[in-house]
Amino acid sequence: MAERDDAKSKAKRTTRPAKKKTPAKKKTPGKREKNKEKTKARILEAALKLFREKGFYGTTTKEISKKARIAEGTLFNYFKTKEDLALYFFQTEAQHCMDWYEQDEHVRNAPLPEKLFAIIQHYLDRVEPYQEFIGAVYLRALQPHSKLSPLSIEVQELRVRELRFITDILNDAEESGEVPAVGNFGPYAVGMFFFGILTYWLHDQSEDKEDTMALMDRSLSLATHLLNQGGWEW
Amino acid sequence: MAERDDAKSKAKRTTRPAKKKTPAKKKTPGKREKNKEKTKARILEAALKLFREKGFYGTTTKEISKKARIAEGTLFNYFKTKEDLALYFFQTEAQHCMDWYEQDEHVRNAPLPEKLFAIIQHYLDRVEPYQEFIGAVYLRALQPHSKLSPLSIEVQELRVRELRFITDILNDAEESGEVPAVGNFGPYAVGMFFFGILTYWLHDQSEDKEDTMALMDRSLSLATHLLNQGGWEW
DNA sequence: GCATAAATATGAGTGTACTCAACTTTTGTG
DNA sequence: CACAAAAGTTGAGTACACTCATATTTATGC
Repeated sequence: MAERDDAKSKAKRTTRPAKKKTPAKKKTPGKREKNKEKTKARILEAALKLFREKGFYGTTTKEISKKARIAEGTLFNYFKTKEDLALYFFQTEAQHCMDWYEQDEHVRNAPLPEKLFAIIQHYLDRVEPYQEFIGAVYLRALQPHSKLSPLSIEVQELRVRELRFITDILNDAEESGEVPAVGNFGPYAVGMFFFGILTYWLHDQSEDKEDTMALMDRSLSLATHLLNQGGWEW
Repeated sequence: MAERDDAKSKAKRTTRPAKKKTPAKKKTPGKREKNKEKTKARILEAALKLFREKGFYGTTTKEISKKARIAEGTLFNYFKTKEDLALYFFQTEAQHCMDWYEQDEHVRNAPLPEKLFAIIQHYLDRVEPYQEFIGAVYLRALQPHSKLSPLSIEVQELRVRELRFITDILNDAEESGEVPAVGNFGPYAVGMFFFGILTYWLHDQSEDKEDTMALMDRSLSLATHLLNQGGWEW
């Protein structure tokens, strides 16, 4: 660290000896912020590599810190817990998945069941390397909110974002007349369905997880069929 | 148990006085077994009390051991992990719930949706004191089976028992013509539904969890309605 | 009874996620 | 530039779930 800082300040002095600082007080991505970003990136890189090599439970926070060239305590300035660190990967994958949907014309114009199938499959594909510790992260969504063991803000934000994503998709389907108005429980039901598929997928030993795909296909067919027949008038 | 064996050997001796002991080597619930039972009971009693007082995460295994008047190591001869200890309570409650169903004539003769409603509500009522650590236990069902982090046999057994319970109920409904044949996914779907309700219930802040009850009612109405309309022919 | 084996209990020891008081670096101000 | 305050880093320390070699208790055979 000392070396790097010396180098930097020297360079600055050489290139701009006269002018002071031009503080540009609005947005100064100063040394601090930049270093933080870099450190965070280093941590995530180290963690990812180690998780891949030795698994989530086989990797210690000490190892991660060492590989990221920081003190162990620093790790916990960036991530409240080891699980929080793991959560990051799921946030990223979820975001990727949403972005992918927004940009894939073909999927976006498909009928609702195919759309859902494609989205979930895509997500499962992306999340596949993290199977081992998916439980450690999803557990947090199970734990009730309480003062003693507060559910981290990030988890809640992620859930909200996912829920909005689903809501938008259902609204689209509703507007295009594909599906009757499904009310407030609609997104919740879809989320639940997704969760169910996820647990099935976790235990699925079949080649290429084809059992999960079959289940998903059947479930979506059923849902479509029933919606067409009965709608939500009940 | 001891009494029964005593009675047995005595009877035997009366009929065959000559022979020495006929140790009845098969089932001798000696001092050992008795002590084990008592110790286990003491552990569970201590754990329950402490969990109620200070919560699952606020209680240490040291405290439990102390209160149960055993060494800390002994605790782990009886329960592989702290979570396993917690699991015991859910096994017990699940069993109570199944027994209750078997013996409640009224519920057993009710139509399927009411039946499911009653069972789930009953279970939630019983499990209410363990809300705090319900996640710590149910997580295990989420974790995929692997050599490195083996899912304890008990969890699997519990799941199997629950699944059979559900299957039986569905079969009854099917036989009485209440519901069309639902195939193999039926029990799985019900289990999933139950899990969904459970997560909703965990986060439900409404008075007396009435929101959960409403959701359950609506969901079951919907399912009934759709089954009557569309059946499972799809 | 006694000797030996088997089962169980014990608690000091271990590994690891996480904390915290002291230290270092950066930023803002006159 | 000097200084102070704020932000960030550090690693020894802590708490706690869990292990394991040793000691104790119970069962078995003679």
